[in-house]
Amino acid sequence: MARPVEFDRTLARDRALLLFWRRGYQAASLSDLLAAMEISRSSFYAAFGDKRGLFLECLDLFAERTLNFLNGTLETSPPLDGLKRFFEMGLGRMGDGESHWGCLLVNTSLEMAGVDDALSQRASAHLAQVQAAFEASLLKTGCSPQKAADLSAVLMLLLEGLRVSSRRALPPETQRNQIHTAFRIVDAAL
Amino acid sequence: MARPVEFDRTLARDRALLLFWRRGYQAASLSDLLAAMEISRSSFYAAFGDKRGLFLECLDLFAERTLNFLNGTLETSPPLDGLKRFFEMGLGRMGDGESHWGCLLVNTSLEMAGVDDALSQRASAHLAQVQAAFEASLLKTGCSPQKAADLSAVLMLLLEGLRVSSRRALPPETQRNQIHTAFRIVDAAL
DNA sequence: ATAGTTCTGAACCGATCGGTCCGGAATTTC
DNA sequence: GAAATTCCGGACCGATCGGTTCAGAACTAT
Repeated sequence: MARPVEFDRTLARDRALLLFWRRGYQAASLSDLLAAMEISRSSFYAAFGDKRGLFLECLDLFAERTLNFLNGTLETSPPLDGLKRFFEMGLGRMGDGESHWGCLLVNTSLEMAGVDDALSQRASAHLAQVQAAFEASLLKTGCSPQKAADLSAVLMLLLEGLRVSSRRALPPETQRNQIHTAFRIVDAAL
Repeated sequence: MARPVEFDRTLARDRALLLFWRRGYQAASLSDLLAAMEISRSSFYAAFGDKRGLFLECLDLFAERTLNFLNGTLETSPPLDGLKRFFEMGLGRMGDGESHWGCLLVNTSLEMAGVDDALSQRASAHLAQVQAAFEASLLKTGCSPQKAADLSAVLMLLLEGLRVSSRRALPPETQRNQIHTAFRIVDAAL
């Protein structure tokens, strides 16, 4: 019958995610996106609906990958080491790629608050899931439920701060020091 | 000779600052700004040059006020109490005004990274000044220079995380708990 | 009043925004 | 080959963006 070959939707989506991550939702224009995704305008609307729909998909995908990575590190290491590995995720050399784009969830939650609250709150909800994973992991270390709740909230504070540091493009070794000091004092509080 | 009455430039600027704070740079359109500032388009360009110029002015003003407030709390209280008061700044009831707009410096640093790096870095530099004030305050408590540097970096992490929590509109009592727990473990590390 | 100066509402500008549409090229089945 | 189907480049859409211009209202000093 007809031409079956489609462009690679997954690849296009991943490329879009990178652009949204780097530039944010508003500053990533349709033209930018199409160029990055290497597909035509028509294909874009056929495959993804509209810009906001694509972004939502990217946001959820980012959250899913983040949670997967977190659960991965938590399984294969003692909880606190795994946590630390998660915090150090994406600490490359300065100037290369994703390493100074921060966290899409944090970025979006801030950028879209007061602009598109549904997007902001969705990102925020994903962050809450991450915090819940922190808490579950702390509980497994055998500390009290109260302490697990309190400490996971502070860990989330530290994580957010660290992703801000990342997007501010502070030198990786500065960030490493921040992580090291932070975990030293968290460790002492356990 | 001529009509001397000017509109209140300071008032207009302050109103603009509030809008930028709430909505961010990109999402605050000229029309929005003019409506909020209650001045005409022509007066706007005569008095402020352009949107970016006005924003820069607001950003610096916000930083100045923030540093003033911080130095105020640090003078009138024991350093760590003053720090805590600074962290609790702007914790009103939920839903009222500035209390869930986060920090303009953090917001801007994230929003404009990769979009207008000059703006992002200027905000980041202001944040660095805040951290320097932390460090100076810690030194006055008599702790070692090394410890002051490390702890001020972690305090900045916590502050940034807290301002993210604020813009995420987490309940104020949740934020209060975060602050309380954070300072408990920082205190223990001193 | 009049002259002199500063104000501002509104019209206007080109550029870009996100989104739609269509005609022709590409690729398959028959 | 022809017919059927899906692809996509490019033209096009109204809306809005940030920014400019100007005529005339508003106000003061004389």
